[in-house]
Formats: sequence, structure tokens, C-alpha cells
Amino acid sequence: MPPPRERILAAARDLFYRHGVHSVGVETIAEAAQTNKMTLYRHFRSKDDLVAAYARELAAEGDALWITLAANYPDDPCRRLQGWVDHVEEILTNRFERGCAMANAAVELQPGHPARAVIEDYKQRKRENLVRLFSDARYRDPETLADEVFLLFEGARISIQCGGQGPASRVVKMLRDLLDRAPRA
Amino acid sequence: MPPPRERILAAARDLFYRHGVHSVGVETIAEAAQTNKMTLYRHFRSKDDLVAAYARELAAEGDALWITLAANYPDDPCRRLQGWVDHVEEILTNRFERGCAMANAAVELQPGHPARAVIEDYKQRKRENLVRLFSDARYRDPETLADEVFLLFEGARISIQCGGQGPASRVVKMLRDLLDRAPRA
DNA sequence: CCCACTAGGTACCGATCGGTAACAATCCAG
DNA sequence: CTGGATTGTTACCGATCGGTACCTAGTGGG
Repeated sequence: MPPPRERILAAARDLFYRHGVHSVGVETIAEAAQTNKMTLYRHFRSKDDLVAAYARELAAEGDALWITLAANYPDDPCRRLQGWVDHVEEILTNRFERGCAMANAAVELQPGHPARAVIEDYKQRKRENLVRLFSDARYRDPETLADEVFLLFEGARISIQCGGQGPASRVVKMLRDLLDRAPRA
Repeated sequence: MPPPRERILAAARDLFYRHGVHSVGVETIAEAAQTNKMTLYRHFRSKDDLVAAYARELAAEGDALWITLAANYPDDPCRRLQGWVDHVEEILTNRFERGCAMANAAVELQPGHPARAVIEDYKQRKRENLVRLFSDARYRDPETLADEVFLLFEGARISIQCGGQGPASRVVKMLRDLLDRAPRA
């Protein structure tokens, strides 16, 4: 069995994503992690601290995707781009998708919350990664293209939980068409 | 002074949007409405009932925009479309924008919550209104165009509160370019 | 073996949550 | 003016919240 801290973070991650940060109490998390509240508070100073750790874990995992992508296709930006689109498709067709966990958390958290900075930094890095990807793939206007793709993706994720499987289900095809038709240098 | 029910709904709307549904207690809402908890519970059976009324009000206001749009430009779908884009720009450049109130609420609410149905119905109507708008303006593929515009808009709104004013600030220009370049019949 | 460190368990704290009972004040129609 | 309906006030309920004190049970390294 993994050490308590990992179990707590895993449980928090599952519950926070499924039910929202404010709807889940620390006791519930501790029980789901097969431990208790005291052990939770030995590893996290407060619930807010746990939420921040939750955000950091999500951000680290998101960043890891880009490292994996670069490692898998070190000299082929177009394949790398294709790999990213495949990843997007994987997310958007997941039956349990409930939107971007970090965006959802940002909705619930007050502007001053420690997790907010983590989330905002991550979203900015994500956009930069997209710009670099389009730049490497020799698209003519990588900035605009990155913004467009970024917003389409974010919009699709938030729309899924608003019953809008309509627009979201077609976004992958839209993405591929967009990338096919966008002008390249 | 407006009757209590209206004041309560107005206060709930302000507080729910600024701080989130779960972060605001009924007592706070009653005080902000310059009344008290008992009066609130005389007009709303429960907090969930108030949240559902909140969602219904947002939906009614969103629907009213389309009626206004149709009334202002009864015989000119292109001007109507232009009016809608102006409205989008107005929203996205608002300093107090914190995303779509209904999408934010959906993030916080469990799938079975009475407000969820209101929100999902509204989003579907919104998409249909967009399709009709593009169809009236004689675009070649109104469905795809509506999805694209819908997702760009939703993505921009959710991105604003993730510190991503980067992508969101350029979305209006992207929208106008997209509509200029999209093929028409 | 032993001792320090970590985890588990329980009981508890004050605060706040959504929601209600009972009663006084107010207001408006007939 | 009067009487019924609506509102205001206060106090309260049980439940749950985040967070802590205290003690016991392991457990691993010297």
C-alpha cells in the first residue's frame, strides 16, 4: 500500500474532480484514502494547503504530457502535434469527463487562494507550449492558432458538463480540419 | 424599494456569481437583500430552490437577448450577427467578467440538481439560436460554424478567470475574422 | 533490543451551515 | 378603521464543517 500522503492526494484528486472542491470534506477524503483526519493534517497544514497540492499535482501531470510528447517525437513536430490532438480526443471522448479539473477548481476558489496562482501559471505554460508546437510545425501564425485551439479545447471541456455534448463531440474533427487548412510557412 | 423576492434574487445573483454557489450562505444573501432568512424561506422552499430560480433568471435573460436582437434587426440577419458579436465583445472586455454564470454554477452542482436541467436546456437553446443566426445570414455550414463560435466563446469566458486574458482578449478579433472568411451560400 | 518516529483512533472544539418555530410589526384592501 | 396577509426579529435546532489534543499501535534503524 502506498504511503498515506500519496493515498490522500489520490483520494482528494478523485473526489475533488468528481464532486467539486467545496462539496468534499476532509473527513471524506481521509476515509477514501483509508486513513483518518489526523494523518491528513500531519501531511497538509490545512484543507487549502491540500487543495494547492492537488492543483500542483494536476499541473505537474499536465506538464509531463509535453515532456512525453517531446520525447516520443523528438524530431518530428507534425507527429508531435498529431500526438497532442490524439490526446485531446482521448480526453473529450472519455465518458467521465467533467471539464478541466483546474478550470473547475478556479471557478470555486477565491482569487487570493494559493491554488489559483498554480492554475494560472499552468494555463499560461500550456498556451506557450501550444505556441511552440505550432511554431515548430511551421505554421504561419502560431500565436493566433494556439489561442484558437486553446479556446476551442477549453470551451469543449466546459461544455461537456453543461449537457453540450453536441458541440464538444465535433471539436476533434474541427481541430483536425483547422490544422489541415491553416497556412504554413 | 422592490419587493423582497426580487431583492433576494438580485442579491443571490450578485453573490453567487462573484463567490460561487457553495461559498455563499443563505444568511449572507438575506442580509445583502436587506431582509432576513425567514423571508427568504417564505419565497424559496430551500437553498437549492433559490439556486434553481437563479439559474432560471439567468436563462431568461440570456433568451431575452435573442428576442431583442431579432426585434432590433428584423430583416437583416447580418446586422443581427454583428449585434451578437458586439454583445460578445461587451462581455469579454468587462473587467468583472468571471466566466459564464451558468457554466460556473454547473461546475459546482451535482448532476441531479434541479438547476442543472435549466442550464443544460439553456445551452442547447443558445446553440440552436446560433445555428439559426448563421443559417439566416446564409453561411454555408451553419452547424459547424455555430459549434466553433460557441466553443470559442465558452472557452474565452472560462479562460478569463484562469488568468488567461491572453487568449481571451484576442477572441473577438478571431471571431470577426472567422465570420468574414467563412464561406457563404 | 530499544527508542524515536509515524500512523491510527477517538473524542472533542468553536464556527457555520441550511432550515424552522413563535411572535411582533407593518401594510394594504375592503 | 379594521383584519388578514406579508414582513421583521430573535432564538433555536441538528448536522456538518475545518481543525486539534491525546493516547495507542506499529515499525524500522542503530
